[in-house]
Amino acid sequence: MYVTLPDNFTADASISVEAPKIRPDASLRAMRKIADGEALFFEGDDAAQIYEVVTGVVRLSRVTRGGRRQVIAFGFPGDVLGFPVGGRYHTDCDVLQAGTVVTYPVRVLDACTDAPELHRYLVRAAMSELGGMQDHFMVLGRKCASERIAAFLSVLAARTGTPCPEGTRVRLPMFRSDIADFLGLSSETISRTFTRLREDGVIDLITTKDILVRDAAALRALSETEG
Amino acid sequence: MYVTLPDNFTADASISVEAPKIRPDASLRAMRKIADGEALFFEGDDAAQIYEVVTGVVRLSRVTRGGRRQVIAFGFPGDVLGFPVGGRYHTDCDVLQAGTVVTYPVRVLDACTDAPELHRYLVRAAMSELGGMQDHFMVLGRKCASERIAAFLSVLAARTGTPCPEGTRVRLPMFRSDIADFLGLSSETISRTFTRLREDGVIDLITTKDILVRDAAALRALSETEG
DNA sequence: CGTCCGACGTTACAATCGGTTACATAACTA
DNA sequence: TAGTTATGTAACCGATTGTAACGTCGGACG
Repeated sequence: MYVTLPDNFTADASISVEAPKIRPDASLRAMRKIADGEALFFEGDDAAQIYEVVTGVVRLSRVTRGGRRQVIAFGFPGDVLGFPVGGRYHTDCDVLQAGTVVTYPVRVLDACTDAPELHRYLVRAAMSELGGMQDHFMVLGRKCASERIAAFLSVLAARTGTPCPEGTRVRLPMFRSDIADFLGLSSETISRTFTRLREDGVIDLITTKDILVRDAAALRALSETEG
Repeated sequence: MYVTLPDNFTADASISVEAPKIRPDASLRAMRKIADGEALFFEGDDAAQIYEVVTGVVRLSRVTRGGRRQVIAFGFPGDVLGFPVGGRYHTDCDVLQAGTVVTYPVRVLDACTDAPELHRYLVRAAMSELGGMQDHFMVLGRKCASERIAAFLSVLAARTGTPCPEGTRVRLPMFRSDIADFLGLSSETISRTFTRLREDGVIDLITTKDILVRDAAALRALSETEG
């Protein structure tokens, strides 16, 4: 998932016009548990399978020789990941929160003869991915630190939050440094900004990995400070 | 094209293992001229066609309400663009340099019955796009201004430059502001850094839109200032 | 053919945001 | 519980931006 503003998550929508919402279920699907900290694959590995997160959370990331890291995306339930580029995975993939994934053999994406419906489903998911990444470009290229963080929390609250009397409770299954590397910031800036949002009454920090969004509207406004 | 470092342009490579390099040529292909400044489509338009640049250069971009702009990619010959997200285009597309494009009806991507070979080709191009975008995340999130610009010129030189005795001649069909909005910088920073690279003998500015890369190795080194 | 005009590009300087560093505190893990 | 890793806080500093003035290029039009 690209935790970005427009939040147009459309993996279940049609590529073009009509929208067959059924999730195709072929014999090619294989369920699998994933453990906390486990590496599902590494950048450069032969891409044998495409993954769909069912429960739990994973992290897609890349590291440069110099050690700088970019978190490419977080995989939440419903997200499809591990698309092959030139036959290989293009990122590392690690489990942040244990759960289960469904795997599809990569040939389903390659050819549409075996399982046409499943093939369509994966192509649709890839298109959705493209759109999400384009949104995230705007975040990385043209938003300041507070906007990025507000946008991140805003989308996370909308997609994974659980409503409660005081607002929306959101679980952050990743480290501060993961958020930082996802948003192109330092972990200190994440801390600073979280504190600031708490002081302003927008959020509450229940534990380090559980926050309460008190004022979702303010959060959304902060993510679009521009006119 | 995502003008990024690893330059693993794989639109013509296979999704997974085997690589059928033939460019499928179906009756569904339609050739069309594009004029300088023309808008091929806008964000939100119904996506009827997918485009492949044959000659010329186009620009994909998005604009926020507040007027901030992000250039998503530049489309050079060989690049496929206009992938639908939820049935709609997700960026604006304008012509920077007149040329020709091939258009494919979007249903070719939707279904694989009409033209399986062409369908495969477009899916492959989409996967390549995903990879390029992931590379670009690293540029936007974790590289400083000089690194971004050096990486940009480095890749452009490798992909579109023409060798000459003194180095590699590169045409920049876009404005400084386009480069800025692509790399998440200000146009002044582009100017300043170009000047600096000229002073250091790495490049020459022949005209504002034609540069000569004198020291490609230095340029590449500058794009990876870290290990 | 030359001049004018407007858009684009360059340069210099001051303001600022976010990174860096350093250290304190909190949360895991063994 | 001790040790280690992650997070929070604060002061400082540097890279990049924003602003503003100037330069330059190319097309329009007299």
